[in-house]
Amino acid sequence: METVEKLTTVLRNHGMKITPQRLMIFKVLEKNTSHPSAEEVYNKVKKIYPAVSFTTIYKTLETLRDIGEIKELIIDEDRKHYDPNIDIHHHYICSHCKKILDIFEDFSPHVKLPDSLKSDYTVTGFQISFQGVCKECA
Amino acid sequence: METVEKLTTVLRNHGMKITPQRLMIFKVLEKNTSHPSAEEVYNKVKKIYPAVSFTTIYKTLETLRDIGEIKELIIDEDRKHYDPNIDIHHHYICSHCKKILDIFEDFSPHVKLPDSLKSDYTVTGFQISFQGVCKECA
DNA sequence: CTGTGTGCAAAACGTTTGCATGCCT
DNA sequence: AGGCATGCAAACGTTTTGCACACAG
Repeated sequence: METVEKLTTVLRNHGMKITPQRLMIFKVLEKNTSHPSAEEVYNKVKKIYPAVSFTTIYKTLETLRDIGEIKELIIDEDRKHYDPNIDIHHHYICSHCKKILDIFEDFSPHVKLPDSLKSDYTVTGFQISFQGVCKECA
Repeated sequence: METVEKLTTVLRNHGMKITPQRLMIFKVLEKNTSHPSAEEVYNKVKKIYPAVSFTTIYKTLETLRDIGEIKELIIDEDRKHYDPNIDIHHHYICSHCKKILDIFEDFSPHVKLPDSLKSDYTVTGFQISFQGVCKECA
């Protein structure tokens, strides 16, 4: 996902309406590499569109996830995080401050199911979560 | 974690009390490869110790996690799952039935942080989650 | 006897839903 | 005009907490 214009196209292609809320949420998400939670998205959107509701944030994130424009990260035990970068990549989460870093390395040549499972279990993808302590927390 | 005797030792080493509830919870968990949720643990413990409360399940799971006897899996978006196998391994989750399979393969020779991050970010471990559809659901 | 563990009920938390209103197309 | 989107409040499911009592050490 690149620009607000792209969202306009994407929403139109899905027969969905272009609303200021959706555009503002998209604006907050695009090029955002901080993997925000719904609440963080809400707070950021509120600054540029104060009338927005939490419900709309949740529904819009769900919509964007369903049409494949963002990815829901199950990496923090406390809440869901959202990633506008839908290219395959992995993550590093600091055990201390919970900050999430992107890891852009292609592990697919080496990360496969063992042969014993390969024939019975399809793999649509995999996700690696590195744990550690970041340099700021160390 | 192997036997109830081991739990007795472990709890004693941590200055914790050995209670029938803890032993029953441990009995349900040990050698359990189904990655149960707290509710599933509760239901299973209830069969052999009907007086147990949900609170005790949660508190005991938290305790066992804190002393490192079980691992909390953040893999299902809906609830936490618990794994008594604390040896390094990975998981496969069926997108359809949410069943979790163990993957015992050592990917550590190939899965490392990129050099650019290596010096600043310590890695205490990593966890791979394969997604796909299991043979029962296919 | 002391203090940790238990269990109930209630709270807390993130998230979802029902429904009336609003607004994009 | 029609129908999807919004926003409020209430519901939801999971997990946590306060507190009184029980019981392991």
